[in-house]
Amino acid sequence: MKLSTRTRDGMRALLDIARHGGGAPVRLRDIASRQEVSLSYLEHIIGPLIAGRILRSTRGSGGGISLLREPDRILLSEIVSLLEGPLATVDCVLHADVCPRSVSCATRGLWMEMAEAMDSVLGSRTLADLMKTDDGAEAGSCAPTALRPQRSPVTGAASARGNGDMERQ
Amino acid sequence: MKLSTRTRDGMRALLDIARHGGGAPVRLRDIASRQEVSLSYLEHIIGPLIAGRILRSTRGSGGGISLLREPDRILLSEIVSLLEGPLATVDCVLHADVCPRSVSCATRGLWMEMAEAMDSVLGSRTLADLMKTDDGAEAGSCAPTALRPQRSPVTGAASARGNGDMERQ
DNA sequence: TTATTCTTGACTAAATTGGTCAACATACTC
DNA sequence: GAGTATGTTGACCAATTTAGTCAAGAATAA
Repeated sequence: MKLSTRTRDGMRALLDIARHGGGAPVRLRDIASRQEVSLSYLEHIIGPLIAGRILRSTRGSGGGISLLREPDRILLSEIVSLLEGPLATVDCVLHADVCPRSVSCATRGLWMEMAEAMDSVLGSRTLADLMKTDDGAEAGSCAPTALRPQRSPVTGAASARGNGDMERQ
Repeated sequence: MKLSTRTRDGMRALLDIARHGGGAPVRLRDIASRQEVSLSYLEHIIGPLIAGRILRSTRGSGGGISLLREPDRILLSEIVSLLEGPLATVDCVLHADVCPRSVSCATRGLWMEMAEAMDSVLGSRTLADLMKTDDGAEAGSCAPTALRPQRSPVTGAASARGNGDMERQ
């Protein structure tokens, strides 16, 4: 149940662009170096975001990558969707026909709710929201300062019970 | 972002046991056949659930598997935790030290909230709840009847408004 | 024209997942 | 006890997915 590293790194890359852009294109090389990923790897992360019309690229000298929309118009769910694909945790959520049980299966309803819960978090936040909680520390600089303010209007909830999911692995 | 098939199949197996048990042990062979998974595969799914004290096994003739607690005492979050491991979608959620940015990283807060959102769904429901929405159809029997109660529409999309709002952890 | 930058696709290594098989342990029945 | 019915465990493997590199190319600016 891990997100791919592309999603993880891609989200940071977007945050990087939003913070360093200010209108002007940001060079992939610079993002890569700040976020400590290889350039060729970053290229593959950026690709889908351009195709998904979240980013725009400019080639040639002075070129780079910039946001195609204001950060407060970019939903985090869009980003994850482009980098990770649908949040469906099992196939039958999206394609009921992969399993003859789909119509009546109680677990399917559960998995759908899980997907909705995740989407509810991601769909109610924009890149701008994320920027607010970002204190701007660069990779490796590890400022031991600000712990995030508590957000969570949507999820307000956590488990009804402190369960032990720290076990295993 | 898929759950493992073990989690998916394990959840169904538990539902199967809850429905067919009635106190008496249910044979793995029967569960396997009803749920259309191989016996040897099912054994590996059941293992962690026994270790996690959700199930109890009885060997020998007349033996099988039974629930160690009443279904309404079995949280779905326990089940997923045993079969899938922690819901953390990226490593740093559980182990801040894998990344020097952890303390200040805005994305980490986001991933934590996603995990909480999932846990909120799973932690507020028991196996008994799941049984209620299960119309009892066997594998393959695909009864085109009962659509589960409410439970919003398809696909992981939309639903800006949350779900199981529970108290905080 | 040249340097700079993004773009794309082929490719590979490693990790993970899904699943089988076989040996074993335990319990019941006669 | 013997024999059979059940669950338990670990070794193992094939397939897939993921993470990441490399190299050729295309667009732009100076």
